[in-house]
Amino acid sequence: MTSDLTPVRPVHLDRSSPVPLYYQVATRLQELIEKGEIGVGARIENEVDLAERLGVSRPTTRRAIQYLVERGMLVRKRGVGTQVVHPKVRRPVELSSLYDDLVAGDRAPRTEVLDLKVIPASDAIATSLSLTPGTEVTWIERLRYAGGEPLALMHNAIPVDVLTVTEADLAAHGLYELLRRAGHVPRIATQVIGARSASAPEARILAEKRGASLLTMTRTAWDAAGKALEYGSHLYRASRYSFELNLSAG
Amino acid sequence: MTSDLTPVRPVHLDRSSPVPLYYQVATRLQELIEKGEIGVGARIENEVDLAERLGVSRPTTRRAIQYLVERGMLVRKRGVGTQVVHPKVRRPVELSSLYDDLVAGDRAPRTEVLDLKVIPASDAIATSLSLTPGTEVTWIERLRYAGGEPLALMHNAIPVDVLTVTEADLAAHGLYELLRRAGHVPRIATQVIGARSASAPEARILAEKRGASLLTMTRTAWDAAGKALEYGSHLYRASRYSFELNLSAG
DNA sequence: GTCAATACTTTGTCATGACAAACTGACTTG
DNA sequence: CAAGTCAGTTTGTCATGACAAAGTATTGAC
Repeated sequence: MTSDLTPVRPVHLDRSSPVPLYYQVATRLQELIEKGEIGVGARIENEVDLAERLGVSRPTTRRAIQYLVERGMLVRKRGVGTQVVHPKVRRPVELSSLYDDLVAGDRAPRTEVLDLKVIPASDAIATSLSLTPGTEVTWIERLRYAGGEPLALMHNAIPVDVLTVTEADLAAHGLYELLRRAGHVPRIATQVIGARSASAPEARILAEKRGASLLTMTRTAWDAAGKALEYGSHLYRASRYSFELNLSAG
Repeated sequence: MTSDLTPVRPVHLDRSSPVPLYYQVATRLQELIEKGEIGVGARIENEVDLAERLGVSRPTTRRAIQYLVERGMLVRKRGVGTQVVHPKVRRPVELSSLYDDLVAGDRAPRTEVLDLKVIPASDAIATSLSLTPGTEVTWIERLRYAGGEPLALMHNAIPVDVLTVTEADLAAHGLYELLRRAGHVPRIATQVIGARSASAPEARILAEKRGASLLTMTRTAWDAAGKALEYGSHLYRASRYSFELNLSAG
């Protein structure tokens, strides 16, 4: 009866696939929205009809829609319907590493390992990682290039029982990729982002003038079981880098 | 049979309340976890038993638990159970204003309104707010103090149909509080955080030396319906302020 | 004793059915 | 004509039932 109601046409759901039905539906909807086949502001079919046409139950349809609502792509109003709002915003905040970001952005990352050793954790690091002071951690110092220019000076401490790495590993992969490969998936992190002026040696390494503004970021990451995986203290050239965040609030 | 299984004892659910049952259950669980009555690492009762004891259905119990999982307080593993992980981390990222943060932190905020006028939106601002260039916006320039010292120089542009404010309003309240009071609830925002050196006038206003490092933050915020509410471009004294973020990833 | 197969526990997914609450729009009434 | 009422639409909440998948513990064979 309403005219701006956009029916979601061809759907191929694979019931034998290990991918959950609700996720298949959500993915399909997301594609349609991103391709613009369902324009911003348009209402989508109501749950009940959509479920019937797709041949799935209403809870399954609801779950798919809910998934996209949480990502900020859809908005629902009781008695009104479900509308497309924001095709771009996907996830609230990415828990990814600089390396992944650069690869995704075609910025030709390169990593130079300046230092790699096992040391007893200092009090500050032990506190950040919830370890007893003196526990052995791997200390990593890296210089990250993008497009041939230095971009960031990165320091990390990782408990030895979490990960053992070689220089070659670090040169070829991002730290988070190595963590994930070792079976440690970061799930929760606390970050502090600040700024300060570069000291003389920092400026030299990063090819900046002394006193240039640097972005600082310290982060501690935990896995799903609450085990601390990584402490990082990084310096970025503010002239070349900034943090982008997408927030969404319930 | 397992020993670290913590039964959730006294529960009073109000079925006549307008507050959903799943939310009542979630709130109750959250209290127990925050009070430490269910310690970190402890397993909670399995869904089926918990549901039966509470006198609610399994989906309702699941939804309550899911709610806490998304907030990073619980972790579930199929075949294993549900564990408490991180009582502190609550919400992934807060969509709040600096003023709210300062009030919450007892830092005695004060706001000085430097400029307040209605102007046609520049191209850049119009783009950020998804307006047609030339649409009238309220332009606000504020200096925020904390503990008697200048902390941030804030510039905002707000579509005139969203909010009309007086100097007195701005001096006494945070911008987000005023927005919410006017019925505009920010739900989605994109932020860019960077750094640069202070120009001479900026340094003078913020009581810093020329060339001092400043944190920059630009943000655009939208409401649930996708209407742009606010564009902000802010400067923070890096020596006094940093951004804290809690991330969680699925 | 060690390793593999089996049983058990627990969460994950999905269906069906029902009623409540919020919003819209048309209709009725003063 | 204006305002309130009422029906229709759509999402929100909740229950019950069933099976699948993953992880753990036990058992049995060699």
